[in-house]
Amino acid sequence: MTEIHDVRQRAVLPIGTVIALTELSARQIRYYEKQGLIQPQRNAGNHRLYALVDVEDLLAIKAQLASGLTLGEIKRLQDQSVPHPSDAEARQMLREELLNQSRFTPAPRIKQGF
Amino acid sequence: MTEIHDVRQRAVLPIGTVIALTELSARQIRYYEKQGLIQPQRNAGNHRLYALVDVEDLLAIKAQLASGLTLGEIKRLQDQSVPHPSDAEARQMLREELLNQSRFTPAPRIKQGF
DNA sequence: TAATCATGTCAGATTATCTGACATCAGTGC
DNA sequence: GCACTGATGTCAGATAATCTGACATGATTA
Repeated sequence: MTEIHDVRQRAVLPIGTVIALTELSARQIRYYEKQGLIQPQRNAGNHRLYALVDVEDLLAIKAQLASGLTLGEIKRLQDQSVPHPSDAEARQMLREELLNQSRFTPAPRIKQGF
Repeated sequence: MTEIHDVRQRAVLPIGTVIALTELSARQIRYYEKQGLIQPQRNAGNHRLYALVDVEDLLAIKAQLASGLTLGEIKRLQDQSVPHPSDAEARQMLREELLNQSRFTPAPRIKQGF
């Protein structure tokens, strides 16, 4: 299958849905985007479209904020745990990821979602 | 775990999202609702809100339509698989009715989609 | 041929989302 | 105390999404 279409990555949720799922306000969600913490897609009408992974990220951000971290700090943690990989590094990571998937059970998810 | 709150049951998806996920038109989705095949919720602004189970139902309906069934037949199958626990008699009548129909009308309802 | 089924499309009304601006309020540092 | 920053609220004007009801259509059925 050339289509590794993870539904979690598929941006189909408008902001109203994300508001319902995260209990964050539109203002908060857009502000976190402006601070570089999330990067939702846009549809043809310029409306934001979120994927489930974005919802999970937002719930994580919400928890980290509640624990006293600053948005700037949260972003630094993000950038650190997901560094910009070079092409070679990305390929290597993908290789290892695929190997892991065949041997281990699907990655445990602690977040709530669909 | 008193909260077996299956997120699949949670109605948070507007029709645009459902259109994207099912590749059905708004017209089709609303028509299936009018025929009693799905029962989405409404938000405060009277917009329809679907749960993931609704999306799955719609995909099933789409497949059954493509296989030649009528919306009426699909609905009867639904009602049969999720019967009202009270009247077993009605269920039996419906079962016979379906059997009769399948005997008298072979129903070669082939559609051309694209 | 007439009727039904499933779908398309359009118009007018209402709701949702967008951006940008100004306001507020709690900390932080001087 | 005062100014500054960070996070959020709110508002207004514009555009997009959704709603309902109606009319149209091709295919199938009686």
